[in-house]
Amino acid sequence: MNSQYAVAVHVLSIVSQFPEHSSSADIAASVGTNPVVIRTVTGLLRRADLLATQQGVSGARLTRDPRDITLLDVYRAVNGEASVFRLHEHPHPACPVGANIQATLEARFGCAQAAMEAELARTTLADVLGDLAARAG
Amino acid sequence: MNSQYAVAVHVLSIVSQFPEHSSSADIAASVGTNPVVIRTVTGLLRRADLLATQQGVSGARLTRDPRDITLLDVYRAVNGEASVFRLHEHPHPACPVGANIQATLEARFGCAQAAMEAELARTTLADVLGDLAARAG
DNA sequence: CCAGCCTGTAAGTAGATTGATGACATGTTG
DNA sequence: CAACATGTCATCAATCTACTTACAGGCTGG
Repeated sequence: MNSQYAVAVHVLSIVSQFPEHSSSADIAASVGTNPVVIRTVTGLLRRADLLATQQGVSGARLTRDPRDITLLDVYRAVNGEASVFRLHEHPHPACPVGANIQATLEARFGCAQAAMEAELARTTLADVLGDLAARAG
Repeated sequence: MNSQYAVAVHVLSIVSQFPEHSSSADIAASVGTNPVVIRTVTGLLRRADLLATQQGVSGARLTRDPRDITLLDVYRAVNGEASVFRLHEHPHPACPVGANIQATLEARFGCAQAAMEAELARTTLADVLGDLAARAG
């Protein structure tokens, strides 16, 4: 997995907490990367309807209340339906194990991923903002 | 993530079901890869005490009953304590968000991964063998 | 006992992926 | 219209993945 997911949560936190400092350059400074990287991530978040931006206009704004944005929403925006597990690609079709291992693993790994996603769905951006505030003390 | 985890489950399935055909060459044929790849995986599984091999002697054998090997055991053997999520590396320490985002994400992502691992711990190699048998009809 | 086969492991290779960056079209605003 | 912002494409170096060759070390049957 790439770090776009972590960056996406960071971006949404900034947009929510400091909307006046939410240009791609400002966010890039906080994330520690290049503004183009931020604009790529905001593009993903925009297509998922989590934030709105306007070409030519500095900054971004959330399209919903932070309590209504779950970490699963953000995860889907960045990673889509891709699995965190990877299967091997050429099992032998004439072997009883090789012929059925992929379907079996897909099902079992799918359950594990579903459990992970359920936990992500239980957490909102508001929870993350609360964590940040608590740590900032 | 690499596909070693899927390969590892495949290897354990073969060793359990066809111990007489569990040389690295035999398993490689079923997995569809090179014998060296298999020996690398068996090395990880051996260090985790999930199977035993002997240099110079063909084949491998499980060290426990398949009912006592969970998919989490296999996961740990291959991936250790590594997280499936990746953090960005240089958040700005002077920004209230940047200074605390990593610790926050580490905690929240840790919960999600724990949920996934709990699901993996609920499934055993015996369950996988049952799936394979059911699919093989 | 030794030829043949096996495992363990290091090193190297081609291809894919990641993250950063430059370039530029396009839109906004004072 | 000049200055500045976003959206997007192309490129580059570093890293990762999977495969492969090579070889050291250990068993086993004849």
